[in-house]
Amino acid sequence: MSLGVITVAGMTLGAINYARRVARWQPDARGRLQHAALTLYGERGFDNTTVAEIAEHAGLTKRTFFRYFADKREVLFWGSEALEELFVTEVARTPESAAPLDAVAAALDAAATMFEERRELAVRRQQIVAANPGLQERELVKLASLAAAVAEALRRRGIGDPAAILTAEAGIAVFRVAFERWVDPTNPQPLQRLIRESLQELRAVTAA
Amino acid sequence: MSLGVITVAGMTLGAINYARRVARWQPDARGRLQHAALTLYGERGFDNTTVAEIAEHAGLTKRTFFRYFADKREVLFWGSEALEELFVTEVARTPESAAPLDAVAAALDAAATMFEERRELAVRRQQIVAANPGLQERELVKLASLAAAVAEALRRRGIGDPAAILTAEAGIAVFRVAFERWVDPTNPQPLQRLIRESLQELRAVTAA
DNA sequence: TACCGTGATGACACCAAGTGACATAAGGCG
DNA sequence: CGCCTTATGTCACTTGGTGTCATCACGGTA
Repeated sequence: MSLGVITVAGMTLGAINYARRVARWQPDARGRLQHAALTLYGERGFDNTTVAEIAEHAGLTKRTFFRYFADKREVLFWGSEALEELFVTEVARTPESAAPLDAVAAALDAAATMFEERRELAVRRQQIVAANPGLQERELVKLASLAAAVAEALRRRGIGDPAAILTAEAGIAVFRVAFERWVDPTNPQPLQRLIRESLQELRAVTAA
Repeated sequence: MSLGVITVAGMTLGAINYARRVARWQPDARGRLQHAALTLYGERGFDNTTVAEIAEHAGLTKRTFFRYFADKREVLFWGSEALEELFVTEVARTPESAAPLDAVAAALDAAATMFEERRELAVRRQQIVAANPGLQERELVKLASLAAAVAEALRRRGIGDPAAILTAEAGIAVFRVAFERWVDPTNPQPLQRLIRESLQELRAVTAA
């Protein structure tokens, strides 16, 4: 039921900026914090890890942690805006003639390949999130935000308001269902295939 | 985007138990806490209200608050199991011959009348929740839980697994969209009508 | 009547998340 | 050289949340 990998942790985008500078501090503080958090959450669990410990592992202080991440959970979800962007651009890219749900389907396809490239990390994070209700809570927020962004992208295509939200929301539901099956180790199918199956299932179920 | 009234605050179920006893303490501690919380959250906002203050207003202590509610947010959502039950029984009640989405539609109809009877409270709570991201977060959890319960009810009707989840999730999305329009004061239409419209919209959008 | 168990509450200490205010140090730049 | 900027550290503080023990009135029982 939990997604767990909506973000692109470990991309350490910040490092690019630092690269050309002389290292006044150890570079990529954000990435180090993410890495430490992922490790510690995985080892002892989310609840049994304090922010102070994460910061210490990264050679920083608690205060600095909270300068990079709004709270203890956010460190696992940083980067989810990138996924949102992917969805939005992909929806915008599909030809005007395509039906709204088909535009969303195209975005889902694109997202699938993105996740497929990082399966390792995705599964690892999923396990952490699945083990903690608080993290699942945060994940729902991210998915809701994603759905809202997709709805907005559909509106820019001229789709009316109830339709835009419903299409986006249904699309995200399809993604969730497919993702859940994808991370199940007993079910080694490509995400793209699972998404297409789920989408078909949705169409069948809503057919009058 | 936020529901805000998934629960039935103020029902003070506990009072029934106390009624026949001699009042050793003021009766209905839970109800008093809920009332105080709703008032204070409404007056000064969720963040500017401490649990100690709520408890004090109810003539109790912080410690007792946390005996009744798992956390500061939960006080606004206590009773959501009742809604879950309504959905589940309603889905189970519809004739076997009905399509899965129609069973969910029946449940939505039942929920609509339930909310219609408490519009006042519903809107008040919605405003509080809408004003605070943390509360919206919790609401998403409740909706996810609701969707999971509906999916389970559908499975008990013999619906397969991807279909059950997708139907439930789509149904809840319909409910959310309709509810959002219902609490909008510029749009004074009965909830049931809005739900039916949204459902039709969903069908149109997913039609191949 | 004296005693005991029980259940809701209070008192208190404690931990950890999160914030605000200020200090520090090193680099860039005029 | 000195100033400004920027990332970090220090410290104190609030508050959500929990563990533990005390209290106290009732109801039952001997």
